[in-house]
Amino acid sequence: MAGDPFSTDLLQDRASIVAPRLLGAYLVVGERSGRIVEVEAYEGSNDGASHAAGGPTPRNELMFSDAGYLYVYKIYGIHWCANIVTGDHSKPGAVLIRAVEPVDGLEAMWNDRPKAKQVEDLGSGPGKLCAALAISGDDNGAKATRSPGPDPEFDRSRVQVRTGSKPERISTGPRIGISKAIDLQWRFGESGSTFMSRPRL
DNA sequence: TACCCGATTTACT
DNA sequence: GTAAATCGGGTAT
Repeated sequence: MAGDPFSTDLLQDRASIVAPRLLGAYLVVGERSGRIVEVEAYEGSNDGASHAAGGPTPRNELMFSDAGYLYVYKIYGIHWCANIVTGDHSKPGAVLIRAVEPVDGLEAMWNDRPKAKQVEDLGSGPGKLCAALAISGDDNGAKATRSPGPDPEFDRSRVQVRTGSKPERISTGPRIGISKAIDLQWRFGESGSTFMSRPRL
C-alpha cells in the first residue's frame, strides 16, 4: 500500500542512476494508484534519444528544472506519457514511467480503458497507464515528490509518488521505441512482472 | 508558413 | 506482421 511521500532527494542525480529507485514506488492520482514496475531514463546532451538532447525548448524546459516535477507530453498526437524530472540544471533528465501494476481505483481504470481485456492491460505501457490513472497535459508541471521542509506544492498536487515495496530483482535492457543511443541499457523493470510492457525484461 | 516525424496503441490482414 | 490514427514541437523556408 502507498506509504510516505517519495523524497525528492532520491532523484538528485543522473536519470540513469536514479531511475531504478522509482521501481516499486506508488504513483497516486486522486483515488487511483499504481505500483511502478517499469521505467526508462532520459538524460541531456549525452543522450541522443532524449527530448532534452538539443537543449531547452518550450516543450522540454521542465527537464531542465528541479527534480520531482511531472513532465507530461503527447506522443503521436494520441497518447500521453508521464515522466518524473530528475537531476538539476547541470544534469537535465527525466524518468519515463512505462508500466504500473494497478492497486487502487480499478473500477475507474476499467472505465477509462474500455479496450483492456485483463488487469495486465490497464497500465502495461506509457500511454496506457496515463489513461488508466487519468493523467493528461493538465498535469504537466505537477510536483510529484516531496522536498525537505514544508512543501505545500506537493501537498496539493493531484499526482504524487509514494514509497512502496522494492522489487526483489531488477532487470535492464535497451529503451523501447527510440532510434538513437540504442546501445544504452536504460530500461529498468521488476524482474518477471506480468504488468510490464512488451517485450518483457 | 510548410513539412517532418515521434519515448504508442489498436485494429486488421 | 503491418498500418492507421492524429497532434504539436522543431527545423527549414
